[in-house]
Amino acid sequence: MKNKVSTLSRIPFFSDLTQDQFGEIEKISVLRTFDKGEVVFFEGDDSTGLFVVLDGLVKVFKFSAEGKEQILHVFGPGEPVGEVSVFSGQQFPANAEAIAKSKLLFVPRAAFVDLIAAHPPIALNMLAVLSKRLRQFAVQVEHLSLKDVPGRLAAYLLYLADEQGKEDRVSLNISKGQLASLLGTVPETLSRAFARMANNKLIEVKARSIRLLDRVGLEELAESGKHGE
Amino acid sequence: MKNKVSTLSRIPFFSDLTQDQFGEIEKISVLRTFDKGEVVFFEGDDSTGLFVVLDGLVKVFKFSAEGKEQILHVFGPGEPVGEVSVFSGQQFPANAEAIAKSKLLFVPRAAFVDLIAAHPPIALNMLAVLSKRLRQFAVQVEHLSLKDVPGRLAAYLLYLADEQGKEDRVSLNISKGQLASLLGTVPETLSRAFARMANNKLIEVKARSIRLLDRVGLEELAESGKHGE
DNA sequence: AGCTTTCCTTGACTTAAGTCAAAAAGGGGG
DNA sequence: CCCCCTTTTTGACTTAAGTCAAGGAAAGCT
Repeated sequence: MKNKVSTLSRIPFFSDLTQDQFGEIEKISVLRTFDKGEVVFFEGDDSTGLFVVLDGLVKVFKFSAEGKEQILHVFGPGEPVGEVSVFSGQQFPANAEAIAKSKLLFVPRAAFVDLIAAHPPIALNMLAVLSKRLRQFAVQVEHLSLKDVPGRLAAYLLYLADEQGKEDRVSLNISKGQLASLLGTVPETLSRAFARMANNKLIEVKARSIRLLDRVGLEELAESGKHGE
Repeated sequence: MKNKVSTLSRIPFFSDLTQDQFGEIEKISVLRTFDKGEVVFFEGDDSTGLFVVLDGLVKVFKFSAEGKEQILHVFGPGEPVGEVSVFSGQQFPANAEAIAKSKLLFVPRAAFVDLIAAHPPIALNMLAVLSKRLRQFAVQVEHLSLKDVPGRLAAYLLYLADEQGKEDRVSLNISKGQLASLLGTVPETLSRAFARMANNKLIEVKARSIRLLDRVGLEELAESGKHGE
């Protein structure tokens, strides 16, 4: 892996490390690849370390007793996965699976803890990462509890537009079925929500590419709660 | 405040600090008291630091456009509140309000960050705290999405029993209305869930004191998803 | 290209849980 | 101990969103 270090330096989470520190991480970490559909870890597995996505996409999710899936988060390049069980408990609190062919860097637990203990800036970076994730969870709880499915979808599309820096065109990086699971619903309901929003001229859907026709309308939909004004 | 240090030493989060470090925290922190119903901070307020609950109860919550409330967490003695915006962003992501007369320790942001940067063990403690909270959020998302109200209630009662170390008797520390908001429902629905569980001889409710009559039945209810087996 | 599999959509039906409204408990303070 | 105020419960009704089932559209393989 000749350019693992240069890859590392592009990961925001490791961004302000010195050359030496990159070397340390490189020494203690292992590159692993996962095919689409391959499990990275199961809920309840003992955690031996964390992963950093170098390439690809990984979903973290829970199952209900009946087999319905709720995606907690989809992680892309540069994001750490499974770090929670490095710092508390030792079992993974959810399942993780690659949803595209992915390259992940595996960093063993003890070595990572040592690294953090020795380098306060890394600790602060990690605190920032966890804090950001807590914010995202707070939003997810808020949306599940206080917004209806169309509202959650509108909010997600606006979030994507922001994320992708596009004004009026976004492209989904996951299938609609997976999006349904991320938004806490089922494909049928999501499909109907898309259809209704298209009817109301809020959006135009072409497969995974969506044109936002009426930002204001979308914002209203996203703001409104379970029983729209 | 003569015994602030001794209070601090009983806070798990600060538990393995040295005497000197307690002194440092004491120097940089301020004691504040809040009456029941008083706001600690609003969502969107600029964060100037974090709070640690010494005494009382604080709820952290979001509002929907229509005014429905979703409680994200209820914090009791020993728990830090508002730490997320210390490490990422600078605005509070949710509202906080005392739901009982409370004593909170306010720790200014910059001083706390310095403290953490200087003392890796504190950083690791903080990482553990945030990780634990992430786990709790993951559970909350899972429950909101995958369990019905009776299931969420049963899971909560079992969690409380565990928390309180009692086998078959738990006492609610918040009102049923607040519990409804914590479980992502409304008082009417929660009340009906309690009534049905009592009818089915799973529990016996006397105001805020609840006797668990059938642990196995409760566990089944808590495990089952939105459409019981 | 053609075949197969997976993904997405649509229709008809069911139901958990919300709303509104009003009555019944419960809990301090005077 | 009684009154006021908040909390909780119950009843009747409505609806968002789930289920089941079937058809269509894409996507991947050889």
